[in-house]
Amino acid sequence: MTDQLSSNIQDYLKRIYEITSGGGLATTNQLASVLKVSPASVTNMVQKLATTRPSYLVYYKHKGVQLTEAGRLAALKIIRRHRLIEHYLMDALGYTWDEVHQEAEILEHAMSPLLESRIDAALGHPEFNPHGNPIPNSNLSVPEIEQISLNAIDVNQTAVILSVPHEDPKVLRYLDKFGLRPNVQIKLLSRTPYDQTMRVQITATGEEVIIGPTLAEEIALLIEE
Amino acid sequence: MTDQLSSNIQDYLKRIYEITSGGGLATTNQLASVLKVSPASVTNMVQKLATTRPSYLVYYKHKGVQLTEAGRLAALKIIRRHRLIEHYLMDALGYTWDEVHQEAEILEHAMSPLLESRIDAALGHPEFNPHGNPIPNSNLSVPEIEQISLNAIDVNQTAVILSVPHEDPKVLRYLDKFGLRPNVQIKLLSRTPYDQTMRVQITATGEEVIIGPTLAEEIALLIEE
DNA sequence: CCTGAAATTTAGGTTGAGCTAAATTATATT
DNA sequence: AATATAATTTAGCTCAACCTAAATTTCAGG
Repeated sequence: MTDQLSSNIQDYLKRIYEITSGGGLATTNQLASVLKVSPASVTNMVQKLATTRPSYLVYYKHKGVQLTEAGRLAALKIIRRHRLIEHYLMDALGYTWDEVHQEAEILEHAMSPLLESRIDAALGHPEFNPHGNPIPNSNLSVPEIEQISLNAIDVNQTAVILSVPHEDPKVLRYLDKFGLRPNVQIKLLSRTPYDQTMRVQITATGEEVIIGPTLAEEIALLIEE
Repeated sequence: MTDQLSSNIQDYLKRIYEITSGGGLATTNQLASVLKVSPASVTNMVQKLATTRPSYLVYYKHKGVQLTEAGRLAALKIIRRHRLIEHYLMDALGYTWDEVHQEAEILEHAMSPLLESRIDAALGHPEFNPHGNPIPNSNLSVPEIEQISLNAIDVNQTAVILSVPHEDPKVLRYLDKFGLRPNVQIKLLSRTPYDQTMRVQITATGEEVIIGPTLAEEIALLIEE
């Protein structure tokens, strides 16, 4: 646990964390698809990661994997760096919302503990980044916040966009164009019964946006009482 | 030339650039020692680098290597990044002189063109970094300045420390402790005939430092008229 | 010209992270 | 119980960048 994990292993752990964050296991195929490697390679790697000391995950054959505490901490470490970088690039270097993810994806593996702490300090130890994602603190505990998908709120309910966890710049730019970005207040005007298409109003501008349930799943909300 | 060079190749080119910057060739053993790999590995790698299209260096068997124009540009690209990072970390994130080199050594390989340009802009397109090293501009042309080693000035001559190209934090901290760092004005008080030991005075404080010729070689000066 | 140092070659080995194809085994659903 | 999907195993392959040891070649200085 002392020496640095290679960046591909960090990627495995990060992805497993993301996939299992809602509970449950990460399957071989899910990992293969998100890491863009073959299922056979995933099985291989995952077996290795399960048998190291300390082991980073538990491997339920034919079922999937789950992080151990060591794996969870390793994942949080890299997620913390990722989100700090995103935040910093936007705050300090004028990056836009859709530019930061790719950059952070690379830099997170090249960041020293010192740089991490300097950036954290420069940002004033933030709990959330501009994407609305929680930033694990230096003890790797994750700020909690009640959040819910756009698909799960009722018609006429008002909410604030907390985060758009999607990574694809195209999707982010698309949503941004319609004003759908973190810290924006919205109201659900209607949802059609069959295809679940929604009309959403941006409170500030009064503009209306049509959005389907697939994309809506990507939008995390904070309900306003 | 389109796709990114792997970081070990970037390191080879950077080191060759540094070694040959005073003219001449970089030998196998020099490279092996600075890259911490075996001479056989260097020969191998160097032969590969000479036969790629475009070739990054010319290989004079048993003599050494020299960068081609493509190799020189690739080296300057990475050196530019290295020096921008050093500068930025000190300016924006409170790094000290001796902390930046190691960090830059890693980050230089993880830096996108976008990040490079943002940092360059944030620093106001500097020509030199706090180490006193020239920063190639975005066209990769290198600012020139007349510089000379501390070993090469005359007694009673006044000069300003331009740079301390050394990389070892211990050496940097050692020199720093005595006030020997870039932009400091000094005067050579004396040089003993046999072992070339020098007494150097820091103009600002009036303090005197004893320094031997080996360490003095590491200090580049700008002569004041 | 001789010799030692430097460089090279040869041959083979290692590590890590992948890949394929085909066969097999589990699991989950009908 | 049958079947399709998912996962696994097996065997063997690739690639890049290293390594070693020993033999050999070249070069440069005395």
